[in-house]
Amino acid sequence: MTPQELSEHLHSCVHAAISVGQLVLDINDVPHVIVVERPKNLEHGDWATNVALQISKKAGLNPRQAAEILLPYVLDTDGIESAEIAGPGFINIRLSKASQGELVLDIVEAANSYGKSDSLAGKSFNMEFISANPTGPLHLGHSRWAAVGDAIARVLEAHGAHAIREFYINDRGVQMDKFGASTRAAALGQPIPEDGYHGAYIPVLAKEIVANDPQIVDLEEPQRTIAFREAAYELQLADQKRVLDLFNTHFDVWYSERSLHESGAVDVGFAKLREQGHMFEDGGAVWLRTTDFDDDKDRVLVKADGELTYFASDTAYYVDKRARGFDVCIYLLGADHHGYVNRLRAVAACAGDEPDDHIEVLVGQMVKMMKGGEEVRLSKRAGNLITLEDLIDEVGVDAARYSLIRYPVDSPLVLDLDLLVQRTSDNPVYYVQYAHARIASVIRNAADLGVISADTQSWNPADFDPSLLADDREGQLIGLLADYPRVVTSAVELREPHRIARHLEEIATGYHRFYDACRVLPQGDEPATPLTISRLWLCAATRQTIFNGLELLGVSAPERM
RNA sequence: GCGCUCGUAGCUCAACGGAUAGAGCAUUUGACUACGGAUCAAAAGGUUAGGGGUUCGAAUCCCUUCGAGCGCGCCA
Repeated sequence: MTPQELSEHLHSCVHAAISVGQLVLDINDVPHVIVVERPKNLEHGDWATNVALQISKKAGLNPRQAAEILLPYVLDTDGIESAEIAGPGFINIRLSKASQGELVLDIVEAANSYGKSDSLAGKSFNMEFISANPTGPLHLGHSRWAAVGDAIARVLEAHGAHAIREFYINDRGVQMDKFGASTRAAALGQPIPEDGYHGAYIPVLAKEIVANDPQIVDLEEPQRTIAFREAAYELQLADQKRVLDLFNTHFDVWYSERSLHESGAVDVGFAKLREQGHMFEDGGAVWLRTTDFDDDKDRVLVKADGELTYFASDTAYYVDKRARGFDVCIYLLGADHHGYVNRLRAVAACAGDEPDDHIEVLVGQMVKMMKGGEEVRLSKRAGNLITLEDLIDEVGVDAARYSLIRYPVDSPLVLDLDLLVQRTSDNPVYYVQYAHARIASVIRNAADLGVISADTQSWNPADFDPSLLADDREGQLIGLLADYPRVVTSAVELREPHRIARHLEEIATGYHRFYDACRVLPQGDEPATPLTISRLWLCAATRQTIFNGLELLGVSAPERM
């Protein structure tokens, strides 16, 4: 019995108690999904439910009384070995070995689809993240969303959603001109303008631009600066793409802000807003009345001099995304942009949408990097910036992605580079990957011994006897595997993939403990036994679950390390 | 000044309103002639920043004080 089946069964228990009048309760007051969780304290059983606590008030009972009424129904179930009331009114449930062990077969059979669902089938998400200026390398500040944004998209897809990863290129405006002027100055051996870009990458770019097109230096101004700007833009954007590919984050759409203007999307967006009646003129400028929807001030779309603001692009871009058919637009912003949350939601409202349904703005806090006990400062305009590529070079893609994903994004994060490079349990990615590689090794060895085939899909389920998996650690490991789909679901709903990473760490611990206490393969000349085979099934199910989880994080699951 | 986010073990961090607030690191102590020791077992470490409130139950929700980061442009 899976926890999902148990949850559904509990629902029917409540209904049964209502139908015979033991519980006086409106059916609508029964929670739609009854929570079934692993108790923190494993002595409490395999699963626990708080359903009695949840319905007691509506039923006019205290929680323990409600639990007393439900208990006989719970006990009278195939596969449930025991159940008892504990604490304020929890019902703790212990499954029979056979019932619990069925899950192992389910996982091996489900293979790559274990933990997936179609709960979001037919729903379409636009995930916009990073969206850096193409005026420099991606740095540490971008890296958190590069990892987490991609993981959220993977998790949405695992639940059947259509999720597009979109990078908005801020290729319009004065910062591009400063970028062009900076590379031109570097190429001509002139001092870089005070308000330009001073990173060490500028002279490198300048050299490459001139190498590609030696005549560029002979152009007249202002054509020369423009030519530098465009050449630098092209090179820098290509570099950002290259590094993100390296990082295993692949964008489906690279959307240029310029193209938004060239395609007429801005006009379309303005027409939409005008139609909704939230645009007005004041002081020669055109405004959007975002204060109608919780913004703290109205925003200018067109300046008095006729120039469009950045905000104008933002609004048009939102309208354009919705016109492209996305049900939900998710924005992943850095903490320095948290002031945008209300205005973006107001944009959606001004466009006639319901912000709670069509737009989600997630804010990620800063990442700090420590090395040798000191903070490594990063500044886009200074020479010593830590780039995403530096991070990859330093610790590798897997460790970098995993370390950025395993923490919720709403707290500032401090990473210690010295620890990240260590291949110890201090670095949880290796702990999880090691468990995977270790299992792969056991199954390889089993195949070498002729105990079983290396292809788990060809194993005969009839050889698996769950009642043999009687050790506590085996039961705990199975419970952790059973809980995995629920964890993925919560990661999807809350947009918090770190939950998966944390659960994989628990599974890895569960496996190492099992491995330490329960010998899998026969020793010496001993023959393989039914227990050997049953434990190999458990190994295979564990390997599959870890593999699936790591895939959702974009981290590799090595067979060997 | 206003707003947003945050404050949990020495450090880095968990905990969807649930049971005795948990991991890792660091510290101390154990376990290999066995399938990968990149492992396992154990000890110690807490007034969840302070104070009120809400309820069967609060680190979590509300109010307040203190502290930290960030943001408040007809810039992009």
